[in-house]
Amino acid sequence: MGTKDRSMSAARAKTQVPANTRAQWGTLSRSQIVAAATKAVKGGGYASMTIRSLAAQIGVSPMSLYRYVRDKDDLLDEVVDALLEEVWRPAASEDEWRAWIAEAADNLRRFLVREPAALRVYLVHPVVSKAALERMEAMLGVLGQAGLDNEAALSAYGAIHTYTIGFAAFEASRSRSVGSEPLAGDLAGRLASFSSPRQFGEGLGYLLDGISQAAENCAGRFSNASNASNASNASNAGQR
Amino acid sequence: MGTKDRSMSAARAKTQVPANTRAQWGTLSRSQIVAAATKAVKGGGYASMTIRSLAAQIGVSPMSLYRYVRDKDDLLDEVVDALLEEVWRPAASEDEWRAWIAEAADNLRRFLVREPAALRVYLVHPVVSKAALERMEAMLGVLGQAGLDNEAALSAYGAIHTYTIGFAAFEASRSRSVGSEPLAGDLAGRLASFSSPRQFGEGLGYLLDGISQAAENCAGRFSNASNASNASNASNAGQR
DNA sequence: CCAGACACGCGTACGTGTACGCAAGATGTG
DNA sequence: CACATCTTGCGTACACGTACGCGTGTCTGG
Repeated sequence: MGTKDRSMSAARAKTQVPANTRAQWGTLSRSQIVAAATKAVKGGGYASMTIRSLAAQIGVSPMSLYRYVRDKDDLLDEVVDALLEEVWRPAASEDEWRAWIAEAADNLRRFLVREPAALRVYLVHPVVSKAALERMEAMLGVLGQAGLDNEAALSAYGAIHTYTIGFAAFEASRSRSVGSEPLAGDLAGRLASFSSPRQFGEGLGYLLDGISQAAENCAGRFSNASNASNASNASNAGQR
Repeated sequence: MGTKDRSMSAARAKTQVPANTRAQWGTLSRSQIVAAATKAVKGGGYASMTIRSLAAQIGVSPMSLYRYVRDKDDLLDEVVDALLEEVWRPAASEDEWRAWIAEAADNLRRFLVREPAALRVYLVHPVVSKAALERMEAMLGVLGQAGLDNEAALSAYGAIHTYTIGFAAFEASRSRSVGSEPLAGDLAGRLASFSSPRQFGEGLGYLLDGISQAAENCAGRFSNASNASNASNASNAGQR
């Protein structure tokens, strides 16, 4: 999107002009809207990002946005893709598949919990944006290198993915509802333990243990290398 | 909730009287509202159950409901509890812990996918309704009987639970968005395979394999039975 | 029996996402 | 230049959940 003037009109309610002037021709573009939405989500957060406020921010009428955006979810998709792109990559080496996978899962989990808009997107439909696909391919690659054949890698990825999203949803929902109901006795504690980052690591550990076994079975008689773990490192899957 | 007359006024817009009459005193009660909402959700589905339509159905003004219900989510909680109560119990014997757990998880998954209202409730906050707690206790019991100590059972339950919800969310979201975007090539197939019931079983299998190992470690020197599946898992896998 | 307190049903109003279609600017064609 | 057509910004309007507070019905203490 070009370096247009912008000419300032934000909010458009408090201008000298009666404020009835419609915006210049060609002011809007999808990328500009996405950019504004991304900024709004980063500051302020998802809850405060309404179509109306976004339009006001840009200096345009709410309905104008719908020329470039199917609906709010469509807009969020793109925003979340931009945000995900910045955070999903693990720091671990791909050679240590278990650590790498655990970190990738944890990165996604933290992202989803931190950014409610992202969680919403992940819950409302499968995410097939650019960054999400890159991430999937990368994970499938690492899983393959761990000894899984294509089908098994797909299945393992699916399991890890849904577990991660499910956990993030649970964690977010819990943190959303602290202080609502008093919630008798040990129950509160139990719920809390379900949604700790530590518990995420443990559950993921179960999953990876099971996947390890599958990898061994896949490898079959081939003594496949790539087994940089399998012994004595099931612990500490990926906790912050 | 008594056997009051009801006197018919449903919709209240098309009565002989100018329709300005307010409803009788004491018509409303929480349980009646919940019952009406449950019926509305069973037929028609969640999407069509709006506060306004529900109120019309009962023959009362929308705002009247709020005397008995904090908000729509509060109402849904109770509705979903009633629905869950009917469907969560596995048919398998508790002695076969693996089959029992798998069936319990699958029952919940199917319920969540079939009933969007339930999925919503499970995603918006931790569910601590009566049926949900019963279910949790039952699962913890079976897990304990499988050889896990209290802490490990809790952790395993949490993992299974979040996996189940995550999977259901994914499956529902996918079925919700078929036909929207064309979605190039193998991607569609990949996504489809992620959300098949078969994939649910496989992922759960990974989880249960991991949990089995944990159970063995828990049992320690005790020779505990409980191993109804998996194979070929040598050493390793310290979790905790 | 009456006055005050309380319970209850509801009218009004707000902010939300967005369907529908109009009108004004841009662009093309004679 | 006149006119048709296409593009784009937007006004209006609707259904949604629900905050706020009013008026009416019921109950309770004097």
